[in-house]
Amino acid sequence: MPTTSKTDLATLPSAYDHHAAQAKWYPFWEEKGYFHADPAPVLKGDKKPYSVVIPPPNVTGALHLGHALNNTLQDILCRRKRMEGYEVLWMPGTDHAGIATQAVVERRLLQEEKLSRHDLGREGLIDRIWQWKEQYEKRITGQLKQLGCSCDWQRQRFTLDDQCARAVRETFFKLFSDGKVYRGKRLVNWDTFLQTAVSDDEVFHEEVKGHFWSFHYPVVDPKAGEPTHVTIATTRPETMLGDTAVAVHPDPAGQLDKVEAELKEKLAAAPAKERPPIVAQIEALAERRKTHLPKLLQLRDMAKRGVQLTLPLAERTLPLIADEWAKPELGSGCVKITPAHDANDYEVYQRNESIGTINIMQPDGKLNDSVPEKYRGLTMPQARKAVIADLTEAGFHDPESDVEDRLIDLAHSDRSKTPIEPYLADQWFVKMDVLAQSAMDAVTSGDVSIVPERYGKSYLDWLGEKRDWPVGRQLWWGHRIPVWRKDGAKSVCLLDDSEAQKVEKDGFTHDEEVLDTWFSSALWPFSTMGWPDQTDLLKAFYPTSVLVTSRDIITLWVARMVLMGKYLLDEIPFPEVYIHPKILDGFGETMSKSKGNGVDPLDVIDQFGADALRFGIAYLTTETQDVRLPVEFVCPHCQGTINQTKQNRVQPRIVCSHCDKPFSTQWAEKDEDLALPRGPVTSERFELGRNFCNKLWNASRFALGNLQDYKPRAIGPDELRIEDRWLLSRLATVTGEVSTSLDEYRFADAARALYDFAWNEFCSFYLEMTKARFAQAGPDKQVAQAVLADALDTLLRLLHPMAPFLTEEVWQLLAEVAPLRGLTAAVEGTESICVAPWPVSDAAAIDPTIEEQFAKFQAVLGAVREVRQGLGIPSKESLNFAVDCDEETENLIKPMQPYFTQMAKANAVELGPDSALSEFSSIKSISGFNTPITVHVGVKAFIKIEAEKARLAKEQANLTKFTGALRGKLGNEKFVANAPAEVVEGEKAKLAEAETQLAAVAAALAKLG
RNA sequence: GGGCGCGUAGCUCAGUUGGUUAGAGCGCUUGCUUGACAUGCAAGAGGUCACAGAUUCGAGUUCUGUCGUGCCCA
Repeated sequence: MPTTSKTDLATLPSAYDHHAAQAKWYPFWEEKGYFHADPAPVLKGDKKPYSVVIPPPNVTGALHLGHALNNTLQDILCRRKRMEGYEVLWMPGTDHAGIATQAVVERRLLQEEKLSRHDLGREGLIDRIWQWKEQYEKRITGQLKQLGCSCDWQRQRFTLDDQCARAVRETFFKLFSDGKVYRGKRLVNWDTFLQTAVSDDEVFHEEVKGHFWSFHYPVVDPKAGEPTHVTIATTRPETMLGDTAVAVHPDPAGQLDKVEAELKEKLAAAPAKERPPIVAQIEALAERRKTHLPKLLQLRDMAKRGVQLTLPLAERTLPLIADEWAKPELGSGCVKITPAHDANDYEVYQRNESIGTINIMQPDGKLNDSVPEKYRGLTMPQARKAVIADLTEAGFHDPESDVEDRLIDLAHSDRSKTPIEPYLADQWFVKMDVLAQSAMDAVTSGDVSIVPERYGKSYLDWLGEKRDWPVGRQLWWGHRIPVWRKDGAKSVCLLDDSEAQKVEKDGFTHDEEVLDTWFSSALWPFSTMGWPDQTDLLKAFYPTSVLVTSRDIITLWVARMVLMGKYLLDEIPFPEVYIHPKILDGFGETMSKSKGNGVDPLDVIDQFGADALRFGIAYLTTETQDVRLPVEFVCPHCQGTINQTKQNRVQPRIVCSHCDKPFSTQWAEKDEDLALPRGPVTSERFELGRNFCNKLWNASRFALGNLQDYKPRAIGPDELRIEDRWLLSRLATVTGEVSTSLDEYRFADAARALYDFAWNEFCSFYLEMTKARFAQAGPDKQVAQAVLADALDTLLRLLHPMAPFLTEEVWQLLAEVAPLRGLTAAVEGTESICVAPWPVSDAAAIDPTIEEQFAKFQAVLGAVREVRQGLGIPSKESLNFAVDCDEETENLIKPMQPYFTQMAKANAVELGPDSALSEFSSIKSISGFNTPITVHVGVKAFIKIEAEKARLAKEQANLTKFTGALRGKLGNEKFVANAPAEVVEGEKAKLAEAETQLAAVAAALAKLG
């Protein structure tokens, strides 16, 4: 709370106390209601709206640094816009994440209580998942608050709450009524352990050792001269029981020509050393024409004629068909087709529907009644053994010659870690043709722009396929599909449960399935605002202003929000999508809880502070690169750090390599491990942010101390000294840079501009220089105080979005010593920096001449310091120096004399053309101003002849090389003729400057002998 | 296989439309108990800008190819 009594500045700690600031200011902001958005002023036209919906974190687990980055960036945007006077709505909430959450809870249930979901039943399991959700939602909310996020917590939503459920139901009803929902067959990724379909992004691929078996199917009634059997090969022999065709290419000769032409093209382009293998391939292809082509042509003709093959073991026949999926250049050239259990084969079926599909699997992964009795009830591995044995015995397979080893890329379920079975199932689909097109149009027309632009391509490519969206999931956790079905009757979709009882009396049953999580997420930008009701919130804040997210859900989420917004509200959900980088660990892997490399933002916040984390994140958020963050454990005993490795990141306990004491990690489960203190995981990258915050804290302490007797008064322009004007000029420039950078989502540029300004200009120069002015009361001190108060005020406001707690803490302290500030008119600071006006760059203050002149002063100061350090002259020894320079430079430097004394303990005893010292001096030339400046530093007894000679010789060598290069350039007629005149003139000036310096160095060397 | 990135100092990264002798933080070396700050101050060492070509008076920056690496899609 803002204190009513004045703080004793002497008691302020010498290091920024982030714990205290965070504990104090977040509750204050919430109590004041700064984060609560009010639609009224927007609807009245008094304020412009700015709204953002949070990408809802899923309630499966706690947030990691990736989320911290996502939310920090949103908060920076929101806080900045709030300061600019917009009515800001940042809508928070969480996602129910269907399968992920159900899987986590089920796994836990099995581990801890040895219960399956069937033991609890649908209602029981859902109850348990709600409990889990409550726990994690609370944790996530807490994390976001610790991070300082300025969300409108009074409006927090959950994708499965009543309001979102209503939007989901309304949407499904509309889709159903419009005929955009249908039920169809589709090959899904079946998890036989969880007995549900999983989406493509819940599948991971892993290579496993397997085999490639060949066997043959007899031809039914071959004509004379025709093959009597067809050879096919497969990695999954057991699926032959579900075969419905064998395919041969419709134009094997043409296909071979095509492949050969491609190989030749590749050969022509290949470097010599890569040619032999390509030549070998071409030769093999030629050989294949002789050995295989005649037979393939025969088979192709037989396929056209409608020849049947006998399917061994299954006592049925299947057709030989012509289809391009068969590759004449590979294997036998023929391929078996199992549409119900292979994605490619299913596509063949779609082109040749007459072959039909046969599903041979039950939901539990065992063979069903479509296969001969002896195989029924076998698991896939069991069936594989039996099929091979039986084929061998029947003479269709020779285990000696017809099998080879092969690595197989096998899909696994991310949820159960068991192999996926492709499985043909009835599914609910949403027709995507029109909807996808509308979402594509939104981006191609520019109504929605994606930043950086390149991500627009993956968005358009994906939507361009217009694949229908399978929306059903065989789960219990989610929005239940509002459809009631009855055999032989038309299904009904009900908007209201009151009608359900009626239809159920008529024998209709409620569909068991729930909707894909992304179905509810797609409605998020407006379901959270009360749609389908036309609420004030929706009227004021929809469409939102920007969506901030990471690239992996552009297709799953962003595209679907766009098409749903257009479909339901006839308006895009946001005009801009900003795609930010991802956080990777030191090995370049994305962070995840399951991998063990996830970092809890609270660990970082505890150690370095929320401001440090946020500033560090902004500093790292560049446009093109992901953020690589080497991660380390911090020993709770000795605070030593231990680098995280792929080995130790999954261990429940680690022994500290510094103090040999053990500590526990997030994997600790056994009591003996849990009893140990936990070692947090952080990254030393955030030291940058912490150090910066501390620097700013101390600069503020210094400023506050020197403002104790500050009295606001208007400062005339002629009262400003050169360093005042310089600082105000730089501040105006930086203000402009920060605003522009944030407008363009260049967070790193904004952070770097502020870091450099605050540290290297405000602290290192302005504060150092004003020390002398504060030492003596008078008008000069008053001017310095006014400039200091104004500059600090502006700097705090610029930094507030990135470092909210620190800036608020200082803002409140500044209000105590300088409640009124401003150079021309005294303005009272706002009660919180959250609602202080965002700085506007004062173009009139920008003075490039002052900035360049000041740079000369800095360069001379640097030269003196360099000589002192180079010769090891103790800092308490006072030095004299002279500056040989033109009159303009002389006039500039003259008034800075006190600052040389103060900042380098050196006296400028002579300035201007041909200045030098009578005492023995070391020289240092300064380049870059297109006028020679040479500094002569009197070095008294400290000269080390040999070291000085070496230093000068090195400088001479550099200058000789440089002048040589410049002469060469200027001697090049083409350069002089083609380069712009100002470039040529610049090079000439540089040469003149360097030659003067070279002469000075040579003279100094000669003097040393 | 297709698409999109990335490869710059020991590490993590900046480097606008081609035009100073390529920068920062960390780490390293040297010196500082200097009245805001050792989470600091001053200075220093450290780079064939992955490689090979091309365009240009001029390339870290543009183009082509190669290698390495990562992500997405199939």
